[in-house]
Amino acid sequence: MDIRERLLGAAAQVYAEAGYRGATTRRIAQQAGVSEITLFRQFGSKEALMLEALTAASRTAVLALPEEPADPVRELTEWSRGRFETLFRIRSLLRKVMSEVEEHPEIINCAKSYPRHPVSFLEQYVRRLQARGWAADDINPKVAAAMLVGAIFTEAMVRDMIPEVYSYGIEDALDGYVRMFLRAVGCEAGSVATRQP
Amino acid sequence: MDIRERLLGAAAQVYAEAGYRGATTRRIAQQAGVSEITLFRQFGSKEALMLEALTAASRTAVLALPEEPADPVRELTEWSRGRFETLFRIRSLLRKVMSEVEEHPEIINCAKSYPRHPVSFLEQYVRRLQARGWAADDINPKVAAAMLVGAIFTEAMVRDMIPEVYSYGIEDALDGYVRMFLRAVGCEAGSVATRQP
DNA sequence: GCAGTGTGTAAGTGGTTACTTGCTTTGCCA
DNA sequence: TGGCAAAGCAAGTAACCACTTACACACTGC
Repeated sequence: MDIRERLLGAAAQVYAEAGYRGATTRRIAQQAGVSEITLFRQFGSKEALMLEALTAASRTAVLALPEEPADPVRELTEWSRGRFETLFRIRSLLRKVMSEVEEHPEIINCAKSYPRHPVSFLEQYVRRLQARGWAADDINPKVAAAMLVGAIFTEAMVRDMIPEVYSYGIEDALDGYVRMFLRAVGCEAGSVATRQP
Repeated sequence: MDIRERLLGAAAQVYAEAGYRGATTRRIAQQAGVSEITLFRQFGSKEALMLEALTAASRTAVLALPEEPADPVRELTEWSRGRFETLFRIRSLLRKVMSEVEEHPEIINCAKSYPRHPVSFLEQYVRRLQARGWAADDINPKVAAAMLVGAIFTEAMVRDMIPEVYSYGIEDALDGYVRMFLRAVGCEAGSVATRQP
């Protein structure tokens, strides 16, 4: 593999483990299997390396929701699982970024590389449900979307830190969240085509 | 004020701003207005100081929910607001703790000083709603509680970091979350005493 | 007055950090 | 086979880290 890419991957991994201050150039070079001097010759400084590494690491595609809702339970369950898995996979890196944004505001621009936030995908989906009468009109789509996405986000961030609170499995959680979400927006099972009994 | 307490407060504040590695003994002593030597004479080491400071800083009381539900909308709205305000006030410190638990697992014991987790308070409340027929029985109280608390947690952690996503006000958000939560668990306005129209 | 306690300043310990300089080795392509 | 860019090694820079030693000063109770 290319040495530049090895360094970028190593930088993202070490950063996820130890944060900016803990991600020493020595440790990154060791992780990449190259000498520390090569790191500086390639990127000039630790800051330049980290910015490029974080930009690359946070370039994750957001799963889309269907333009034409057909089976909300299935569609939302799959989307929620994808959302959780994405967040859970990069949870260490995300936790570090969140804790260091105040000190290094520039790193949020790396993490914000995606053009649209997941919440807005779900918000549009709720609007489409409302448009065809599958969801109540007195529901604020922004707030509804933020509630489901927020619950999933917390699962991904906190689940492995205080397991005694999250005694149920993640599948049960996602299933429960989606069903509660649909009830909350007024999309009852039976009122639309669904696999629910 | 006592010098020990000044140092504990300064340590918690600097830690919230800069994390463990960034909270240098020099910076803590400067913040407390004492000399660095006094810090070491009082606490022996940086680690001992930080552990004591974090234990003290995370000793926050959890608002209780009433034993006898009477007005779920009002009770849950007040509880949610209290939960949000508590989390929002210590959000910087919480973000640092979350990002450093993997490296310093002992600090989670400080943060876990409260005997019961907020989720379990809400879980018991849902059980009481179910017991008196105000909530559906096919709802898992644990999952339902985790959804509302998770949504509030995300608001407190992320709201000030990506404001363009959270365009609505926090009061609208909490109000929407509570109303959606009650609809999801099957506690409709009108079925119980409530101020909802 | 005086011992004891707690604080301050000055200076310095060894270790680690990001980053540099000078020189040698490796590998690839013509 | 020769040239050359890219890697490595050894050594060192100044700054910063947690932490220590030595000593002076202020306050307290007796």
